[in-house]
Amino acid sequence: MRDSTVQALEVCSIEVTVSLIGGCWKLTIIQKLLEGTLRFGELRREVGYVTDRVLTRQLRELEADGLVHREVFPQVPPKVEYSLTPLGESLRDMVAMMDAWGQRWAAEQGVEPAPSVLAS
Amino acid sequence: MRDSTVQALEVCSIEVTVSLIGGCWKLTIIQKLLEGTLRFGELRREVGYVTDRVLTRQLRELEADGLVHREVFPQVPPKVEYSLTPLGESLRDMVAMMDAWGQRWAAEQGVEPAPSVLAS
DNA sequence: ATTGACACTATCCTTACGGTTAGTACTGGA
DNA sequence: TCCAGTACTAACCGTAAGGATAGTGTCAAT
Repeated sequence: MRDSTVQALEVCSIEVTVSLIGGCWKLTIIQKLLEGTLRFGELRREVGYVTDRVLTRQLRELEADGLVHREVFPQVPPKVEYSLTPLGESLRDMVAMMDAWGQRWAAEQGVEPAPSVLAS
Repeated sequence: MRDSTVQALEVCSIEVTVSLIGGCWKLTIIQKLLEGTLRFGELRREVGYVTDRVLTRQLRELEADGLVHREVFPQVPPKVEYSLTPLGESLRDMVAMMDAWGQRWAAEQGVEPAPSVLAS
């Protein structure tokens, strides 16, 4: 378990949640996987600006935290599929809520809203 | 607007939400304020381990982002009250959801759960 | 023979963020 | 007289996380 999570456990469950899904790109990754299993390359193209190295790290953390399942197919060229565990799936409502809230915030600030992941 | 929020706006609304509430202590602060207006010192004692300087910064960011209202009473010794704006209030359901999810995660990991903020 | 796809890994750099310590101005109470 | 409480601010530090760049091994296609 990562240090930040251990610390969060001493404060409150909310901080635990933030420590697990608060990392850059993590919720975007989860949102993409909510639509179905994806290979590494597909995920990278879907997410956008992320680099290989960062995407790999975030996926490994999500895997270690039990949110993402990683399946390696022993073939050449390599094939690796990523999907959500039930725990990851259980974030569906929260993802939707955060998406909606982010849009509301942008609206109240009079800012051009970010593209909604759910509309895509 | 902070850089991280600007960047997030180019990606998706979910990242916007994370950039606004993902900071350390921020959701804990919001949770305390969901129960009512608090003075600076009360908030510091409620939150726990946070230092003055960090708490001040988080509050200022929350204020700049339109989630928290700061009211200064021109008196000596100084008195400053913090409360949630309607936008901040609108996080109530999300806070509850994240609290519940954090507990569920701890349960599935077989970890001693963090104290629930909602039980207090 | 070279290139590209695939899913990474290694190395390094930079910055932002959280954190520590100390200090401010004023007052009321011991 | 001294100290504590109030709500901060200033200056500084250390680390962790994100990001950039380059390299790995195998195979298919050009």
